[in-house]
Amino acid sequence: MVSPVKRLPRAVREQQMLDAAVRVFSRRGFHAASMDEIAEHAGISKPMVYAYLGAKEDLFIACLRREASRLIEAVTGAAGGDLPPDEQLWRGLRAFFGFVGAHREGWTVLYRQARGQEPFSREVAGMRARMAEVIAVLLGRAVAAAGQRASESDLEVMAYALVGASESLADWLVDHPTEDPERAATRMMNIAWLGADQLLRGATWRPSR
Amino acid sequence: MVSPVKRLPRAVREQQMLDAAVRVFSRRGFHAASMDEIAEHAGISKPMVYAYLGAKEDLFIACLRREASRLIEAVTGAAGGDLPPDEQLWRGLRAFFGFVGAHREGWTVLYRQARGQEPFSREVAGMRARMAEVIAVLLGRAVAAAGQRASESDLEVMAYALVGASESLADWLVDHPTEDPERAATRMMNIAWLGADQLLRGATWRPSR
DNA sequence: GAGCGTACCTACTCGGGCGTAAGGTTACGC
DNA sequence: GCGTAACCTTACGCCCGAGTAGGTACGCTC
Repeated sequence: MVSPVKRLPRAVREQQMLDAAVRVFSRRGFHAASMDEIAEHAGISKPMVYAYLGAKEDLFIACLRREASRLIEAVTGAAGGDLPPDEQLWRGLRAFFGFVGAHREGWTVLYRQARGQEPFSREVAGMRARMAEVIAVLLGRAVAAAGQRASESDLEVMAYALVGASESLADWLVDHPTEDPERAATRMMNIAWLGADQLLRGATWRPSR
Repeated sequence: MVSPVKRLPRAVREQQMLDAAVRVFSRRGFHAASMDEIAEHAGISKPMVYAYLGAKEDLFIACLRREASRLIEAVTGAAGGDLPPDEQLWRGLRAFFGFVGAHREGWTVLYRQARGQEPFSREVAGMRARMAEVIAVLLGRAVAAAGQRASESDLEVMAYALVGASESLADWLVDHPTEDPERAATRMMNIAWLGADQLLRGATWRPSR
């Protein structure tokens, strides 16, 4: 007579738990979030969470992985095919900012959480490395198409700069709810591509003196 | 007979405590760091820490502020004067990467910690905003010098992208101890300035279709 | 309609670590 | 020399929240 509590198959409950966990973790942060609150949000009791998804750290990592794979899938899916490099980059950025815009508060916050916290930073570093690698390859193709050469490490550094700039703009986007994600992507593309294009042509800046 | 424990004036002890706190916080992270360990590292007992610097959060904020003000001072000091904008940016970047290089592990880790953790993220956001503002002004001067115009928000966005890219390269620098900070600054300058220069001339990228 | 496995619960234990109460001891002013 | 203020300590209270023990109810199969 209290709450009827529908019985549901495991797979469904796991997703509900993850949904709840993402919300609570992003609101409160990893440490301030309590397992009790997550369980309550999921409409379930705490031991179920432990039974299905393990300890608190495991749960957080599960959240991280689910959201990360969604993001990466969105980006690589959009940037696939064999279009010219700038078009690929553009589509990738659009997908990225679209994702962030759609999940404002959710994903970014989780991501920010994880970057500092020791058990998780390796996880995040891995994701970033994968993203950077994709971009580095893309830049490499652009260089080759322009008939130039560039060292591996130069490409890597540029890719990391691009990733960092995009993350930063993603934060900015979250803080400016009226801003259109598409527009943010365009802005990022302008900054990234005009600089990249110059570099790919062999231009370099040097101190004036 | 046990440990002689020199008595020291407050100002000195406070600095020792902050030194210890920065080390422990960056090693362990905010939550995993214990006040006992910090006190021990400082060669003092716990109640002294509370007496001088307050609760754990206060202590962390004190660390953050001290390190941040050192960084900002280094950057703005280096970029001062009325040199041409690219020269100013270059000097600022050099100071930034020099600082990070000299404090590998220390500052960056602390900074990463703080960005996610709720009570501190506002603090960090404020610092970033100050940095971005400085850069935005600088870019604005460059635009004006080129006889062009740019909206406030365009400049702001570019500044944030630049800050994000620099942060990202700073992380990369920390993970590559053999890399020279000066070189990292040059790389960043190339990426930033060539793109900026193009934008300032009124160039824009647009989708091919 | 008995049995069995899976979903689910209430109600605890237990440890870690923040913050403090209450009391010693050294230096410095006069 | 003696008070007093600042330095410094040991030793504890106490809360909070992760994780678990042990048991109940539901529904599916034959």
